[in-house]
Amino acid sequence: MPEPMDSHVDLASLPKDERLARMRHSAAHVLAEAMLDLMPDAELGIGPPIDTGFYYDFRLPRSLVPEDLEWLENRMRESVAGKHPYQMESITKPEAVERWKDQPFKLDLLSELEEGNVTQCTHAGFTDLCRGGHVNNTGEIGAFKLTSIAGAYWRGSEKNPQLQRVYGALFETPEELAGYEHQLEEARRRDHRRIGRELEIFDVYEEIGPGHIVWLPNGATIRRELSRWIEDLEIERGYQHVHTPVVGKAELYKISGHYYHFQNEMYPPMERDEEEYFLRPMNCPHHIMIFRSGLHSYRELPMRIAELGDMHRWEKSGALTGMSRVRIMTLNDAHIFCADTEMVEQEVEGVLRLMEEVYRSLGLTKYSYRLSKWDPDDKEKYADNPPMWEKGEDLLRRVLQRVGLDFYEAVGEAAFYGPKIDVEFETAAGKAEALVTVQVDFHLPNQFDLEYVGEDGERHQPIMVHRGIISTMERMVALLIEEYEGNFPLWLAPVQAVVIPIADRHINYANEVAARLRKEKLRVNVDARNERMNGKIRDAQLKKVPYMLVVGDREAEAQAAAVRVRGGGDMGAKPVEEITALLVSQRDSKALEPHVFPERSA
RNA sequence: GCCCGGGUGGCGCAACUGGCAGCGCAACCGAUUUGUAAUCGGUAGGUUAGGGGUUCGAGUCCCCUCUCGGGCUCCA
Repeated sequence: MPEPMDSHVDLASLPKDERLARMRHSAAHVLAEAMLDLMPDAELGIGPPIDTGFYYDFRLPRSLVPEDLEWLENRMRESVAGKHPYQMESITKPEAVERWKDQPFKLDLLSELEEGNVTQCTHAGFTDLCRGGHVNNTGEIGAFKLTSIAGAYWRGSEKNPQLQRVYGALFETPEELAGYEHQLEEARRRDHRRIGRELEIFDVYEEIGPGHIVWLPNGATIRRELSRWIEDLEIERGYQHVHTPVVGKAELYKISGHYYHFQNEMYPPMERDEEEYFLRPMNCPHHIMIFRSGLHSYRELPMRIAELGDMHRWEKSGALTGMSRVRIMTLNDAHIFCADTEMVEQEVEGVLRLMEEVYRSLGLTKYSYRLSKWDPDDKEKYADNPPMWEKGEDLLRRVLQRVGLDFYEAVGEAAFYGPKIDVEFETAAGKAEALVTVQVDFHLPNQFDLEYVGEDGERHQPIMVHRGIISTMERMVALLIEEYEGNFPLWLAPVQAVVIPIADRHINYANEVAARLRKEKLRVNVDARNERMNGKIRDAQLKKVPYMLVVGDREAEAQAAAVRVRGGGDMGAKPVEEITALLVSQRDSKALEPHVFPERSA
């Protein structure tokens, strides 16, 4: 039964989300109206609301240029000023097919609709095929701004034609729109690519190649601390760390299946002595070889094989982004060989608990768990083995519930060999990025004919769990840079303190203070440059060094240093012993200090 | 990979319609010896990402390549 076609909507009575969605969707109509004015031959795609506004996809006779956005925006404002009402009407499907015969994408949409009536919406003489959900007239669409032009495939598939997408930001009030723009600016300020350069954490060189990042000394220090920490945590929990080569023969990947399913994401093969070698795209096959090299008893299980393993993936050039999307990366990887599903549940539980502990230590809070399931309709990507998938998915769901974690489920997100739990973190730009996965795998043990001897003396096939905790070093450090805004907690800070002599005659004492701190393995520099104290403080502040230790005549006399905390003021002189003890305790407790989260400290 | 937009000393930027490549910071040298976010003066540094073309003349216009950014697709 069709909705009343011209009912007035009381916007104020709607929940804000609903109201915004209506405004944004209505604005997309106005954009399409403007576009038809600019290019009457434009073919219309779709124009939905999104989190921060709206977009509309078009196939156009020519490429849009930035000046077009300005023109379109002005044209939209005219329509807004006209306060044109939105009017819905219901027509039969055959009528619709006739009405939209010149709009191939609309016909494509119609072809998927059930028989019966469809609705369309008209304002200011512009009609769009539409399910509904508008404001009353164009005067009510709120504060908006066209933001960018992008390419987008029709219905999200690379196989379909690419359309031109125009994005707009839209909020209820100009103040909220300004707030959003301010937020974008804030995100740019936190961007790991910007801070990574300023703090000399990483770099890329054209001669080394895109996606091949170089960890500079500061970045290498952060990475070393993280690596040691996570390895220790894993060793405490019964993981055995190994080192395996980054190359494998084609044979290995033929067995694993990567040769057939994954080759376009691998670096091309290297040929020598009539053999094909590959840079490995993942570590699992190497770890499996270790397990397979001997006959194992059920008493040895679970066997947890771990490695900070280097992997190589030929990511599409357009996908590369700073440190967070690279071609060569180091994964905090482990493969746990389990006797049965019961053991898998226990192990996955242990993994989830370790994750919670690690993220708490790092101060990370903006993440969520996703149960990633297969898509029974995608026969190309997934083995057609419904019982295997269901078994794995049920198991992961049970563990998530038992550990008491919030999670959501997503179809078609599984790996080709098994379902997984993904942990998605929110980046500075507000996007969800999967950093970590836990996967249950019945497939590879089968491919490699893995077995162990059970309590009954018979041979059984183990089940594998693939898991990461802190993701790739690259992605985790990118995330931490953005989270902390470069203000690393003391234990991770590349330089933990800088000693600042007030005049040249204090340099000897400054070196003495530094030496005393270094005895405790603290990372300390002395700023002996011929600069004023103020300038040195400013530089240390900009380099986000946690502690500045100013030394002059008074301090040298008292065997002390005047302590200044990053982001804070002068805390007065303290004995060097006291300062050492403070820093050591802060470091060893991995305290989120000083001022790791600037916005959370007044 | 695809669509759009960029690439100018180490970094951030400037150079109107084609007409002498400039500024700030950093670096280096000198002076200064400083008490909690920038001391003063000087010097050096660029084949304007690379290649080709148009032109009397190209950072600027055209073509190709590389690379970066925003999207799409993909993904840790």
